[in-house]
Amino acid sequence: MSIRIYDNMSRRKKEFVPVNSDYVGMYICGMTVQDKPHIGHMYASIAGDTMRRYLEFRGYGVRYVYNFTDVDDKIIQRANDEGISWKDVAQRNIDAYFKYAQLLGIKAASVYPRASEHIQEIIELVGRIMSKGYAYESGGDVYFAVEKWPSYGSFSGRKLDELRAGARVEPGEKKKNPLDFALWKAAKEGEPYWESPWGNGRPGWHIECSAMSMKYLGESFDIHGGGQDLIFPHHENEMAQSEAATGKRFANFWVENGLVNLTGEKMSKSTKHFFSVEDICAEVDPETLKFYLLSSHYRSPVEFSRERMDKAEAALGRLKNAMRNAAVATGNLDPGEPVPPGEELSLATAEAEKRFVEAMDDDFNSAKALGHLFDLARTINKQIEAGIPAGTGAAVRAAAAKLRELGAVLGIFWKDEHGDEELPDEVTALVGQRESARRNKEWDRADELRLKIEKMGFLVEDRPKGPVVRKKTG
RNA sequence: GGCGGCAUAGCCAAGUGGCUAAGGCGACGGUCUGCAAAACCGUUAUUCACCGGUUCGAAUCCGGUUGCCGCCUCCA
Repeated sequence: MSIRIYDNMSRRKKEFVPVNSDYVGMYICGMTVQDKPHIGHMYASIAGDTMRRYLEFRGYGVRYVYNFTDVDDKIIQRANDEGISWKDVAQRNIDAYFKYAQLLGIKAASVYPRASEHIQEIIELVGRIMSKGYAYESGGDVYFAVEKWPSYGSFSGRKLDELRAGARVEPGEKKKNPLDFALWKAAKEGEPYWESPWGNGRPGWHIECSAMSMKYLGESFDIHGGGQDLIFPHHENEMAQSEAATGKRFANFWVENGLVNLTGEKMSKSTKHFFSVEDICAEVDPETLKFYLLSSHYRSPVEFSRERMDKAEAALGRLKNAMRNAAVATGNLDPGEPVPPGEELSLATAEAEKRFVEAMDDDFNSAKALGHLFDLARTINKQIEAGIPAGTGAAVRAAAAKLRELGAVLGIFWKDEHGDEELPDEVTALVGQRESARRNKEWDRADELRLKIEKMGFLVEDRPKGPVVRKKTG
């Protein structure tokens, strides 16, 4: 059984065979840190993180690179507007990214390279492209000569003459062809710059990704991701300049994810039509947001709305309840009890895992994989409902552990809920009072106490074997 | 205008040639419960935007129509 991944270059699913036998190289185009991260940025990170986790689950060692583009017109603009340095603008937004990446349970990347810290690599790469005749210097700028690269446009499905028709020509351009793009830009007054063979200047937009991915992953690597809005021009240019420099296939799989929409339209920084993750995480449990994003395929566009978050929360709650139910039901069983071979629930668990793997092997179909986790949850609940016949307790526990494990592969359940959230003493006391009230059939008092506990943020469920208290979410 | 994608139940969402069209949310009925909650059982798409075509057979392939979205300019 092999993993198949859709490659946007060849526009079909291909069997995944790593380029390098030592590791799988993944590069996700990260943020240009001109502003706070929005859900779209985090979605790309989540999509990449899910692929990475799954590949690791399947036994691959993954070298995972997520970059920050911290040298850019808009960052400089922002810094000038605020009267602070571009570095401070960048750092502030990078810090915010890390904060929310952690909140969303995204695993740390192997490396987080920044453009500004790879100027030497960039200069060398630009020189290499020039020496092969694919780029030229013009008044301190260096441009990639699009016409010299025959396959230019094939990735994004564009033809040169069609592009030219709509090309914008700005005054003062030093390009030979309006479609040529800058690898290196001469410094303007008041901008940060670095010394280079072409005078003082700074990198163009796309070149940093080529330089940094090659440095950390080699000239050919496995998986390159990012949002679909990067297909043109960013990835088209990145691929052209990289392959022009090395003469080798750059990335083996291009896995651009669908975009996050808001009220039917794409979120965009330029139109201010977006939600920052900061705003969302203030209202929505990050795990719910993540579950929601995982419940559709990564290549499909997703719609963000508060209503959808509420539904996602209910759905996620079902999986969590199954694990909680299992923990409560098997809490006083001997932990060392073996699972008898051929026991029914064990077989169902193995079947669920098998299907989960099949779904994820097929281009990381997390939506389908989640469906199998719901099936497993139902099976667990059924067994508990049946009273856990002799010899099945260990199987129930193992099934719940498997549910948690597979969820964690998708990137949910990263917070360990085993110990069932420690309850404040006050809550424990109130639950005790309520139990005695119930024993005395003082229902009004019991309901009053339940309401009081709820106001403290906890829900009480009266189960046959006693009350179960859990934290309210949302 | 050019290129690309999508259209599956009240809502979300899998499924890309052939077993009963996954799963979730919601709704309704039942079991359990002091009432709830959780959970379980049952019901909820004779049909996959529309019209043609290919095929023994299509939600799945082909052509057309309509609608929505993205890219073509900085964007995850």
